[in-house]
Amino acid sequence: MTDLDSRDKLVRAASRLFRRKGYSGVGLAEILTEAGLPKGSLYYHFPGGKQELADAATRWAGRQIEAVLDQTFGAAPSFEAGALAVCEAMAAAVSAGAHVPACPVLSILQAVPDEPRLQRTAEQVYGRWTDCIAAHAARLGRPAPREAAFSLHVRLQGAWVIAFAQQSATPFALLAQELRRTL
Amino acid sequence: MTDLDSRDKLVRAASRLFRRKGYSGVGLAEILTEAGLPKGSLYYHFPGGKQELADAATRWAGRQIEAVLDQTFGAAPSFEAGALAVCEAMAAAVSAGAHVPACPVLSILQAVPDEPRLQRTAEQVYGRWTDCIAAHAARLGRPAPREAAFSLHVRLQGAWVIAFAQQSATPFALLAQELRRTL
DNA sequence: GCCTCATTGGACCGATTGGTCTAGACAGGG
DNA sequence: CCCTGTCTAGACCAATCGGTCCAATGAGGC
Repeated sequence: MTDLDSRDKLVRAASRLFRRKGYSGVGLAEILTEAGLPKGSLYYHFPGGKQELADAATRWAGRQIEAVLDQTFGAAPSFEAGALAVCEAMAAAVSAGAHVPACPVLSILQAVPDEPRLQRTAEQVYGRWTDCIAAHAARLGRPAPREAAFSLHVRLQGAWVIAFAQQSATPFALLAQELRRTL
Repeated sequence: MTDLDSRDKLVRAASRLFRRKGYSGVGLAEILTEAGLPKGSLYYHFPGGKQELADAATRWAGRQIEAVLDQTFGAAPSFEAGALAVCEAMAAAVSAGAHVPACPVLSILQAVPDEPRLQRTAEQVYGRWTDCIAAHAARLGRPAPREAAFSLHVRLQGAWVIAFAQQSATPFALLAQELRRTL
């Protein structure tokens, strides 16, 4: 119980902080303060230290995003409508907290030169997202589903970067507007 | 002479490293080793320390990208052709060095919570890029030039993030392919 | 009551961080 | 030849970094 609780607290705190300040911008002390736990707990649950925690946090956040993609597309009558709904869902998701968080993968990307194991994590999370979109594109009868999935992923990533820079959800809203126009 | 030389060396070394490992992923020692200069030189040319150096490096790299945008669009017969050529130019630019570098703005984005002055830098560099694209869009008679500029900027950013993650220029090539298809 | 084992609390470590400071190298003008 | 101002060289600093270690805690089975 307290096991899952503590581990979960650590993962959530780490995810929140990494997505705001990046892997190397956050110290263990800050994560532990945010989680309200001592250092011993961290190295009990994550013997691999900061790197293992970052891996877990990225995958956890990645699964959340994937769920948004899956559920939103699952309720869509067509690929185009799904893509539009995803933009709106992302705008909402990103506006939920006090700050607009960056893409979880982005947060660890620049740590790869120092922590090579995170490379696989990044690739796998991105892979699951495009696979998820591509599967729905195929299901909805969209021609060239993988190309369509790549195209949407690229636009979402671009809008996310700019939204993070501006600390505003409007890039997602503008992207939605654009998709609505090309519908 | 040696003034401009040293300052320039620092800016280039800092830009290269920041774009690979992010602002907080690079220590001053590493930058100084890469530049072949002692700490005294850094604080002579940049009394503001790491933050001022990062600001200068980001603006310097931002100007280089802007030049690519401006020249590529300047030689294009239409906005669509220009957008396509920019993708190819970015693919080439990103493949030039030993590693695929991240967008210079991206490198400082996650340092903003700790170094608030960098927020303006990020906004201004992004602003100049979209302004540059929008100006060419208007010149080439493209309707809704600002919307077109935003759309292209989003796609370039998205492709850049994925290219950085994969350490490969193919995302830019795929984006070019997509633009060629919608031409 | 006691034993066991998962978990916590936090002192402690060497290395590295960004930043300060000063001594001197060196060129150009007088 | 010396003076002046620019620039370099690097010792030094407190603070923080990620990581290690072990004693204390406390719930559950016996």
